[in-house]
Amino acid sequence: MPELPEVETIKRELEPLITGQKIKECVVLRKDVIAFPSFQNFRRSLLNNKITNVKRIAKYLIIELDPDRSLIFHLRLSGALIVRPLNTGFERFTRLALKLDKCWLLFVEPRVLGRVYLLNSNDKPACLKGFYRLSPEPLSRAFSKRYFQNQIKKRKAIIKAILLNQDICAGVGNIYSDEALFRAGIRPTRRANNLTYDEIEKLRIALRSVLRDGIKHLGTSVSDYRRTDGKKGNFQKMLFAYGREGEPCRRCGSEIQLKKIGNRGTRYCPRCQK
DNA sequence: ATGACGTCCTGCCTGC
DNA sequence: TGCAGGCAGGACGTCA
Repeated sequence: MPELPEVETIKRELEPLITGQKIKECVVLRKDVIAFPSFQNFRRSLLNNKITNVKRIAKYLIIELDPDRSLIFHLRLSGALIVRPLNTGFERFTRLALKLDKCWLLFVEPRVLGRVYLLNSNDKPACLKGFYRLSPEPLSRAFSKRYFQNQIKKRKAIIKAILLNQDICAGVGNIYSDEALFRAGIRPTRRANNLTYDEIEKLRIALRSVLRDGIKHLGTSVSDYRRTDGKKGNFQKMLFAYGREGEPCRRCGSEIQLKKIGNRGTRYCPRCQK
């Protein structure tokens, strides 16, 4: 599923491919993915807009346009943004297709949970409220030792849930939260306010390193995640916890456990993670 | 304000 | 072989 490293990879690959092109046609194959505005307005506003920039905030991919608008994608579990030559057809599960000057940009989303938003500069739709209260980026300077300790110490929820909270750790999802907890040697069921200051700092460092490694290896392809050319990432080969339930821990050999925590599958090593 | 949990959505996997 | 049922999970809404 596209988390921060996957969306960052898509952003880096997409930017040189589409920047400077105009949107010539907009084909909506599934209206559900258009979250804002209404789908008629969405189409009308997009036509002949020029792509000026591509950026990423947390798990959101943002295509900036001229006139001044933002086309925001959230890929959720299975979304992909695929670039294809003009003379090819749409692939299976294409929900939105944008015809640019030199290529198609396809929003492919098998599970139809992903969403697209087109915002004029004054728009602040309720359906994007999470976007407006995202925490600092975990790889930024603002995600400091002090910031993280303050956030963790005042919470008594389970640490795994805290890592998934976008108001605290923007861009982190199920894969990288499990991997960060493994690297930090912390049991995902621990209560946040019971972590020591040393453990919290260890976790912050682990979170940053695992996200950086994810980006370095072009993301994790465990199910649907694909890059703009349809190819997979490589980080799934380097996972220690996520998706390894029943297999031996790569550090100590104990069997990796799977536990449902807050309605989310969570993997951990019972020996390495205290 | 916080935390716990249900809901959305559909392809795919499992088991009968 | 075919079908039903369960599962996956990010964000949001609801409730205590």
